[in-house]
Amino acid sequence: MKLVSPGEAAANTNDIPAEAGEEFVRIGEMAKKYGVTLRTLRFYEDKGLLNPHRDGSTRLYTRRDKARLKLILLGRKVGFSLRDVKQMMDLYDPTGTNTKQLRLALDKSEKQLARLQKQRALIDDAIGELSNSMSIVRQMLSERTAAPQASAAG
Amino acid sequence: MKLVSPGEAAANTNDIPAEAGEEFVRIGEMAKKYGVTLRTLRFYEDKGLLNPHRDGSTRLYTRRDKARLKLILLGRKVGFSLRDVKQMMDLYDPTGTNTKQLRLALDKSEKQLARLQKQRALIDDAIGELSNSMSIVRQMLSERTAAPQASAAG
DNA sequence: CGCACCTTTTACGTTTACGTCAATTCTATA
DNA sequence: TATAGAATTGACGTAAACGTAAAAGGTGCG
Repeated sequence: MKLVSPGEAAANTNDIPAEAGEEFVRIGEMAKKYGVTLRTLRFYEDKGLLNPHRDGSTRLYTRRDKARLKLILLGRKVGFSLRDVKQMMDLYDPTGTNTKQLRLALDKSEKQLARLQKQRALIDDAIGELSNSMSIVRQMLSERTAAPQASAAG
Repeated sequence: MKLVSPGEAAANTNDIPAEAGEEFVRIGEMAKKYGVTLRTLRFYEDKGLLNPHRDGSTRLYTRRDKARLKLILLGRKVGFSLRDVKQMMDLYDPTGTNTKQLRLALDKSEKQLARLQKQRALIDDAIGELSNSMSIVRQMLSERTAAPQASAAG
């Protein structure tokens, strides 16, 4: 079975559904396109986040899978766990208004935003403490290099 | 053997060295005083970060241990791994100027500071993206409650 | 004496998101 | 056809910092 021969992913017709411009890509290409590893894509599938088609045992990703992956990556970026992402995605219903999904997403987002802000506060705090300690250490070091001792140490 | 009977840790003489005002406390009190669990103290010891005396099998912490614990907690707060903390502590030599220790600490601190700043940048970024997504979702929701249809993830 | 409470050691469990083989199969190409 | 390059499933490994039993020993007190 022939697909998009690796390296020339443009202007071709597959023997898969020729109905629409259904671009099928295999896992390698998918991984490169989104900067993830094969392992990651399989892992996401294992966790129910992706559901690529199959040609025998070979995974075939469509642009729906790409859209989903984009969402996953966005979710990861903003700090959601994959579980959260899955929960939100699982609520998607192509035939409805997805109000529930959106509400859940918003709810989770608010909480996540709070977490992020708290984290930032912690980090700022840590930066402060660390800077403090550093200046103290520098002070101690300068005292050492300026005082009595004729040191030869490193 | 009698120590500081739990609950009254003041004005007492132990049958341990009565030479100096060596305050020995057991693990429970130590844990309470610093807001950590017993498990944590044992874990730190197991990792070579603490080295309390022993009365038989019972751990006895002195104020040196307290000082070390404070450092550990500070290290943790600013984001050092316990391994880092140990590395720095291991260089401590009560008979020298500890220049090497201070240099190492400063070096590690600089790197850690950089990491923290990078993290903060990532978090700021995440906050931005998340806020963005949230306003989009809000928009979609308001459209749903007012108009026919639209579509989200898939 | 006996209970309650503190302490001990040992050691497996937890969490998250994959990494890293390993053994095998499929496919494309020279 | 031989060989290199993808892909597959399976399954153990990793990192960090403890959590959580389990089983048992010490101790002051009423």
